Formats: sequence, C-alpha cells, structure tokens
Amino acid sequence: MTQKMNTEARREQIAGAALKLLAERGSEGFNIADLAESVGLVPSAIYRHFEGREDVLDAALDVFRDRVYGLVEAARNETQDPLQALELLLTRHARLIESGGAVPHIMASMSAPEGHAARRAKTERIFAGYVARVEELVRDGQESGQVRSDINAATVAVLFAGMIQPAALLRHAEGERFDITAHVARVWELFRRAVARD
Amino acid sequence: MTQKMNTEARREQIAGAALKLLAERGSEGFNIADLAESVGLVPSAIYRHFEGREDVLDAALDVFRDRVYGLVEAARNETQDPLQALELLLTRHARLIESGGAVPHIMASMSAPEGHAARRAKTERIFAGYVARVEELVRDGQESGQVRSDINAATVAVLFAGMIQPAALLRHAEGERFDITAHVARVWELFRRAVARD
DNA sequence: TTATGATGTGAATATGGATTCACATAGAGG
DNA sequence: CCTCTATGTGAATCCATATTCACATCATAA
Repeated sequence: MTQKMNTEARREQIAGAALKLLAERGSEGFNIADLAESVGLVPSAIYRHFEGREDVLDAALDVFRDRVYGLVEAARNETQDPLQALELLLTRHARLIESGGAVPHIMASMSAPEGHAARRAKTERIFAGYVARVEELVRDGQESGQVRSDINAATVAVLFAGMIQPAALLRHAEGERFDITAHVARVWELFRRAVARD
Repeated sequence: MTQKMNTEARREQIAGAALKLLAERGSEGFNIADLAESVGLVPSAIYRHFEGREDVLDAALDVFRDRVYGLVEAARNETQDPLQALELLLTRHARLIESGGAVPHIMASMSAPEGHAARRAKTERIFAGYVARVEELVRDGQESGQVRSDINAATVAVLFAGMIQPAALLRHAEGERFDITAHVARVWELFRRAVARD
C-alpha cells in the first residue's frame, strides 16, 4: 500500500499534481484516474481529501494563483525599478512556462461550462487580480517617470499579459522548437519602446 | 417535424452553430444535445450529417479558420498600407469578439486531451497560419519602410496576436462592462509606437 | 401522383468517468 | 504494545453523453 500521509500534506501534493495535469491537458482532459496515478494513489483515495473533481480543480487554481501572484511579488521585491521589475517578471514567466509550469490552458478554464460557474468566476478573478497587480507596477513606473504618463495603465497591463499568453500557447504547441526565452527577450524590447518615456 | 434540408446546407448550419457554442462554453461544455437544440433538431439527427462529436468540432474549426483568415484577407484588400491594414484587422477582431464571434476559447482547444490529437493539431495549425499571415503583413510594412526593420517580424506578429487574446478573454469575463473597442484603440497606439519607424 | 431515398424522431444502448462503499491497514497516541 | 481513527484499496454503482437503431415523413424527380 502506498504510504499514508496526513491530509494536509496530501492535499497540497494532489493540488500540485492536478495543476500540472491541468497545464498539460486542459480541464477537458483532466480526470481523476490520471491524477490519482500521478501521485501513486488509487482513484477513490482522492475522495479522502477532496469533495470531488471540482473541488480538486478549485484547489489547483489556488496553487496557480499563489504561484503567479508570487511571481509578481518576487519581481517587485527584487528591484525598486518598476520597469526592471516588469522585465524580471516577464523572464520569470518564460522560465515557468519553459519548465512546463502552467499559465496557458489554465486561463482556458475561463470557458468552463455553465454548471461550473464557480470555477469560471474564480479563474476570472485570478486573471483580473494579475492584471491589477501589473497595472500597479505600471503606475509606479509612471510616478517614477520611467513610463509615459499619457497612456492608460490598465491597457499597458493587458498588453503585458498579452506577451505571455500567446508565447505559452506556442510553447505548448511547438515545444522545444519554440525558444521562448529568446522570444521574450525580443518582445520585451518592443514593449519597452511602447511604454517607456523616451 | 423540423423542415428537412439537404445535408450540405445542414452541415454548414450545424458547424456554424457549433462554433458559436464552442465560443461560449469551450469544448468542455460543448455537447450534442445543446447543439441539436440550437438548430432545432433532435440529437440523433446530428449523426445524419456528421460522423460524431469530433467530426462536428472539426467542421466548426474549419468555419473558424475561414472566418479569421478571411478577416486578414479583407484587411489586406482594403488598403495598400500594411500598417493601416493591421489596424483595420485589429478593429475587425474587436468587432467580431464583441458580437460574440469567437476566438478566445477556441484557441483553448489547443489543450485538447491526448485522445483528440487531431483536433489539437488542427487548432495549432490554424493559429500558426494566422501568425504567419500577420507576419507577412509586418514584412510588407518593413519593406514599405513603415515598420522598423531592426525588429523580428515573427515577434511582432505574436505580439499582435497577444493584443487580441487577452482582450477576448476579458470581454468574455466582464461582458458589456469591458469596452473592447476603446481598449483596442488604446492598445493600438502602444503597438504602433513599438513597431513604427519613427 | 407515387415511389424512393434522404432526413428527422424517440427510444434504446453503450461508454467513459466520477463517486460511493465495505473492507484493509498503517501509524499516532495512550 | 494496543487501539482507534485516518488513509488507502478494489469493486460496485451512478450518471451524463455520445451513439445506434427501427421507424416516420418529407422532398424530389420520374
């Protein structure tokens, strides 16, 4: 028998594994059997720690949120320079995606079916929260004079998110062939030119 | 009984309806019963015109591809000015999204499960084809001297796609509250500054 | 007008996964 | 060392959908 664990540790382990599967296959391809196998358990064991499938997905989204928001926090703490923080953030995203992290198909959960409105709402909140955090960074940049003040911070934040999403998609589609690090470096230059005060 | 139609017309009708549902709910929430109802048929009738669910999704993706590529063609034909064509294209995307068109969650099909590799591959091809077309427009712009020639056309094309995806997501999430037209107008200015030769 | 095939219908049937349940056992606390 | 409860297991069961099938009916063309 697989070694027993207390439910708190197990929950975290399962949620993490679920996020990984979710990132690989999207919520459509996500199923309890594979999840259980990926943590060395039998399907029914999952129910010792979660109410059911939706509960697992909910927990996975929590992990996702913490990880992504954590990325923003880390970038913020690493430098006082807001523009540099954004660049750092972008790079970290690239690294996370490269390591099969997540991000792309998670957001696809936003298109969750009617019945799973809660999941959808949660994903939307996470995305909105992310954009809001980036927006704040942009505002800081405007106050520090590095970012043009004649542009809308929210718009910039959405554009920033737009640098990540398609890259993640391409990475998922083309795999190794797509050099996300190089792409991100190039697209950053474009972004900088768009938003930096000359 | 619902009026009979010859299979060609019916197929088109069904594929169009399927695309609509897909855009609203994603492939996870897509089911034959709702599809049938949306065209005033009974579920089993769908099988008179399609092999099965995957076949329907395949046809819906065809409609999507034609529509999106058509947008690019239309923008191209409307003006000789490549940069203006891109702006037109962006605006048209916004309008398509606004009218509940599609785009966002379709691309989420890229995360189709293992078993549906064909669907996934097809979606990837469509996305790649879209980016390639935009890239060509960017190249034209570089040749005409409107777009900086020291930047990578492919990178610009991906960034362009990145202006649309998150906007579509937000539109889906926030609905009317998100003024996609206004957003697109603002983000276009950013994009222009990033890529236009001064 | 009528014969015929194509299209539509409703009632099965099939299937893949989630969920439940009765039973087994590890492992923490006394 | 013993007990008792939380955790793990395998075998059902349930359920939502896809899919099939026998039958009905419309559309068309001879």
